Amino acid sequence: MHPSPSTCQQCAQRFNSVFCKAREEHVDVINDKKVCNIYKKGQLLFNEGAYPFGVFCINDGKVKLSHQGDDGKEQIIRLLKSGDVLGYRALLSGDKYSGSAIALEDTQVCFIPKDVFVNVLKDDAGMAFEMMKVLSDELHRSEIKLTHLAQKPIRERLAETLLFIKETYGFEADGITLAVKLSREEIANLVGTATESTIRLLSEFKKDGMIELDGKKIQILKPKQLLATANLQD
Amino acid sequence: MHPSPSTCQQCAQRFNSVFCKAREEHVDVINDKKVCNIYKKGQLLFNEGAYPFGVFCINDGKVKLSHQGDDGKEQIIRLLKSGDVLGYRALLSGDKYSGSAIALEDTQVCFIPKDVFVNVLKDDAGMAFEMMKVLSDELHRSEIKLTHLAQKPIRERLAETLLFIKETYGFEADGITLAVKLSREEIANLVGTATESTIRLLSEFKKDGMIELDGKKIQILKPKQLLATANLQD
DNA sequence: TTTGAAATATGACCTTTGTCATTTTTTGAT
DNA sequence: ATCAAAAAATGACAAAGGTCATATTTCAAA
Repeated sequence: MHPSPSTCQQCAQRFNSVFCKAREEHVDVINDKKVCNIYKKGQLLFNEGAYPFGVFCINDGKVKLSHQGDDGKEQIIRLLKSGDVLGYRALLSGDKYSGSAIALEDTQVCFIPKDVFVNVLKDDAGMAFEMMKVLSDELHRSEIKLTHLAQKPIRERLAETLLFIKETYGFEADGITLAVKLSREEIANLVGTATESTIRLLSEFKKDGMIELDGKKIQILKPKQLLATANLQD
Repeated sequence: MHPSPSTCQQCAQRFNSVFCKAREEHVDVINDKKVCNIYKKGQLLFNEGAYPFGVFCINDGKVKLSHQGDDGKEQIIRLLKSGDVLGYRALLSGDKYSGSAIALEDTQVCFIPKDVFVNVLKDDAGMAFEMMKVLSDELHRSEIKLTHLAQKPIRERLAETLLFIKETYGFEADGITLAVKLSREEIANLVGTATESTIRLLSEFKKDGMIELDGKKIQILKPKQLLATANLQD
């Protein structure tokens, strides 16, 4: 993990986030009021059911956002990376958190208090539009995933999920190993299926030579074949 | 259908929509530039793949918003009613429409050109927040639906869908008949299942005395039992 | 009113996927 | 390095749900 940035002004993620369009004066205000923290792997940033009192801005690390299904089964809703903001949905709806956020690895996070965030949004139309764009993009992703969940077999959805993980976190230095470690159960909870089905299909993908498995490390050997397996139109 | 309102200022839906917080001057601008139209049942408001040049505001009527799955199967994403705004997702993302909007009955719709809508959003923080709230609420609904789609059996999802239709469109004057006519196929595309499964389960619900079926009319006889069948935690 | 197409309904069957049991492997703590 | 616990892997089986074929009904146009 990189060293903590001294200020928001110099933050490596600044122009890579919802704050990219924020005016300088507003970045100064946020910098004054933010609080930075490191969350260890597995630690909770916030818990389903709690009320938000601000938003989280990921400086460096990886976080999963998941819902608890009615029978207690986890459904992973989003994967967050450096530059992503977290916790805005509940805050803007005036709701409790509908999901829990957990660090997937040691992660450096800045917390911006609710009133600071809201006031900047109120004063800064550029940032408000950026926020609306983030929300719209999320909504889009969610609706596409919903359609695929309703209509596509698990094999296609697993292939799609592996590609999605690649899009989100990219590869290690070797250029083929997914740069995140997820358990089979977590992958299953991302795909929306049973853990055993995920394990079986990953083995098949391996047998087909599309991927290589080494513990939690997953290597994408044939991205094109994987894309074909995902059977995506768009 | 009620008569067309002469102005946005007097529109019955004004305080029931995203414009509820808009300042008077902005409502005047919108009123000046809006164009109203009636869409007959089955008519397309916009089509997947096209670029948006404004947003639609439903004055009176009902509209479905659906995605085309990769194999051409429809997935209904949202049901819209009077007061709802439509087409903002693609506009705010700067995307093409990712879904098609079709009138479920003769529907009166006002069209607000893109630049007018965007300028009002830019000038009016109250409305911008309201827009963010609408987006956040939609995102919430979509993520919950995603979780249910991944984890709940069709029987529960169908019950939930019937209750959702009730929440959205309410009942006819008799207080028990759902105030919208949807084909079995449309209900299936809302639930995310095969038409035959939907037909079978509706028959079961009828046999169990929870609902009554008369062509496309559906009566909710035992709402509590239906709620129990939906097995919702929250 | 007739009539043909579309929608609804129903049965038979099969595929997909989930569940449970068991073994093997990995991992982290001592 | 060892050991216990967790995770992964695999097989057998069951259940859910989809598909296909075929009535039956509804509905709108002639």
